[in-house]
Amino acid sequence: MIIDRQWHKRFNRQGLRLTIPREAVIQALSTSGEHLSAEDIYMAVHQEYPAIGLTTIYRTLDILIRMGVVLKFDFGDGRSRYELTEAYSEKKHHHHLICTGCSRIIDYMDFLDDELELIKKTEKALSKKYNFQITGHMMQFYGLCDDCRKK
Amino acid sequence: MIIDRQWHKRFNRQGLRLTIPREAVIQALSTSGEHLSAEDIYMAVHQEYPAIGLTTIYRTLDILIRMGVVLKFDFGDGRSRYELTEAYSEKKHHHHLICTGCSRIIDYMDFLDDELELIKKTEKALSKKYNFQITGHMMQFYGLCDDCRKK
DNA sequence: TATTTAATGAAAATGGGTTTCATTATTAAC
DNA sequence: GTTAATAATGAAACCCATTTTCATTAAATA
Repeated sequence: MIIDRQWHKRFNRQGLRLTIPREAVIQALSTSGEHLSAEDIYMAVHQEYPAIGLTTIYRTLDILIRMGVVLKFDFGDGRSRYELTEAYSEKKHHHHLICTGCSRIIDYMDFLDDELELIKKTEKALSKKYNFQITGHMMQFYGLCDDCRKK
Repeated sequence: MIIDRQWHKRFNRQGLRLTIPREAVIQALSTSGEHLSAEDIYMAVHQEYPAIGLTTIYRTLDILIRMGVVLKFDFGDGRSRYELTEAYSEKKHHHHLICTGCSRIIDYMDFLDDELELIKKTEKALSKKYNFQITGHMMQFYGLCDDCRKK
């Protein structure tokens, strides 16, 4: 992802500034793998900017969530995970399959065509009916993995 | 929901006992509205059994989650929410629409027929491919509600 | 340049959720 | 039934991710 004039505008529009720490968080989100915890992001950012604190990471994530750029997930392991929403990510879209026994997460991308078509349709309908500006969605299946079922 | 021999069996199968506090939690989940927090459940249980503590609520929820009876959600307001899975609930199924500005949650039941059909199909396929025993799913859309967009 | 406003990091506080531990209730063995 | 082993419980202490506070710094604006 290129941090360009677009991004500056997006921030300025809300009276916010696109600062180095904020750029660094966006950069980390778009290059450092998926479903990152705040700490993951902190460490990635820390590599290049050791002065940036964890508090700023959290604050920036809040802003990005409110802007609809980031989605917050909970996989049941006590820490939140953050990901760029589809519109802002260069990564392939995926949904989650989560084991409630051991918190293992599987990203699946099969069967997505049908799902995504339906989701688009639903988004449009919900958006209209409830007057929401939809920025993202989350779809997860829960269950027990093979190992946990045996126990 | 009737707490019957079935439930006793389900617990005993894992070397667990179906005690009064545990019955009370199941009862609360099946009668006290949707997406309850641990505290909500605690208060509901407290009405009838003031001696039952919050610790026991959490412990029981953990067990029920591992049994696939309860699903844990996170709506981004700092506390987890708990619901009976579809298989154990008498309530109509619903999906969520969440405002990332003010954390407002809308349960929607429109457009569900298509969604549910697809979900069933996906569950079956995922279950087979990844050897998971699927106990539930979560589908939420995120966005900004009318009020929050205006600000 | 001066002034206002936003952003920052460090430290302290918050608050769900979990662990510990001594006690009590169930179940199983005899 | 009585006893021995095991599971469940509540209260208090603890943990740890996230928030808040506050004094400082940086950026935008007049």
